[in-house]
Amino acid sequence: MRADAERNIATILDAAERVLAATPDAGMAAIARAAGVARQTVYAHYSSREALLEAVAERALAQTLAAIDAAEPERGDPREALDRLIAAWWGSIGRHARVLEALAPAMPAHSELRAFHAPILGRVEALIERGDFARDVPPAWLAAAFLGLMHTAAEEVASGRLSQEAAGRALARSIPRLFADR
Amino acid sequence: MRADAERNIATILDAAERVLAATPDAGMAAIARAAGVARQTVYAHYSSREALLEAVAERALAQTLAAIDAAEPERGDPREALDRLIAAWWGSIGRHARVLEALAPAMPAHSELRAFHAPILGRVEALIERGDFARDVPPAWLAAAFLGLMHTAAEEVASGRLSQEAAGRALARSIPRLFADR
DNA sequence: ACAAATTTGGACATATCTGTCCAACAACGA
DNA sequence: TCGTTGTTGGACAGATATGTCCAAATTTGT
Repeated sequence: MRADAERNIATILDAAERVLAATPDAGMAAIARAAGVARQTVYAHYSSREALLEAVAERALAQTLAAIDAAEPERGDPREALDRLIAAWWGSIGRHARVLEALAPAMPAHSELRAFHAPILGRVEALIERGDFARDVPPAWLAAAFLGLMHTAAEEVASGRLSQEAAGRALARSIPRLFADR
Repeated sequence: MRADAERNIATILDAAERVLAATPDAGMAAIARAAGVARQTVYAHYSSREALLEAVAERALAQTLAAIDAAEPERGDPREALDRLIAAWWGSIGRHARVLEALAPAMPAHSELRAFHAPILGRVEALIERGDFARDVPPAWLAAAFLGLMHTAAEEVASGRLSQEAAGRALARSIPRLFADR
């Protein structure tokens, strides 16, 4: 593979992630334009729109899981680990995870990546079960609520109703409260 | 207006709400099929797809606001009012509110209904400010988080990961906790 | 029962998106 | 430098969605 091609693949995936997060039903032309390459170049690397979506989702999922693991949620006091996870998510994970939320409904039914959230939820759920967080609700619910609040916060920032810092502070206070035992 | 036509309009709006909530980019043909009428009948009442979306959104918004007001969030103890609002939302409001979430990104930029959430958030925010809920985060954030958790719960039920009842219980416990003062 | 309103099926022009082919061109690597 | 690899623009067929027109059939209200 020529260096040229490899560079373009990365550029295309970056552009696709950016464009699709904002407009999930964007076409190949829009993605190619955002990447600064010809539409045919995209087809040269991904034989169909579906294949491109799959690649984007796969990469975003891998990056998200890597960033979660880098926060080491299985180490130390669960409450501190939770704070670490929140900070890491808000700092870097969310950027990759957003396209997954946007792509999930549009993914073809037979894709193995339909279950994006499963591995991500699994990581969060493991932390919840390790700590003694709210036990009068299912851990799976707490994990889903965690993701949901991250998504809500990202939307608030995107729409300008909250600043990046204010949203981070709000999350750092609200999530532990949501997880509180009583 | 003939009784016939009025009936069809209601049928079309119902079908559109149902279909669009599941598939926001569904076409006129799919909506007409779901309503059991010909595609031209839809065009007879709504001159364009955009006009139909507007009508669906407007009706859903009105129904949502009416249901919120029926729960009388401004009456009695704020904590009990919050419980009432949660129950009302989960019981009936969510069904109408879901299409708004789905339609918001697809609405044309110049639509007055782009700001769906504003009046809904306003009602919730008023309750938050009336009660002595968590004051170390902005009331607007709490209101957004309220909506976000409702959305998350609805998704959990839709995907079969949680039963309707379990989700209702989880909400009734988690939201007051999220709103807790300390 | 009858006139008016409404729905229906068919057909049509228009636009957009996908996926493909091809020939010319540019960039890489040895 | 030179052959190979990759990119580009143009063009094309097929599919799909929108919006429109029309004449025939049906339903409604009186």
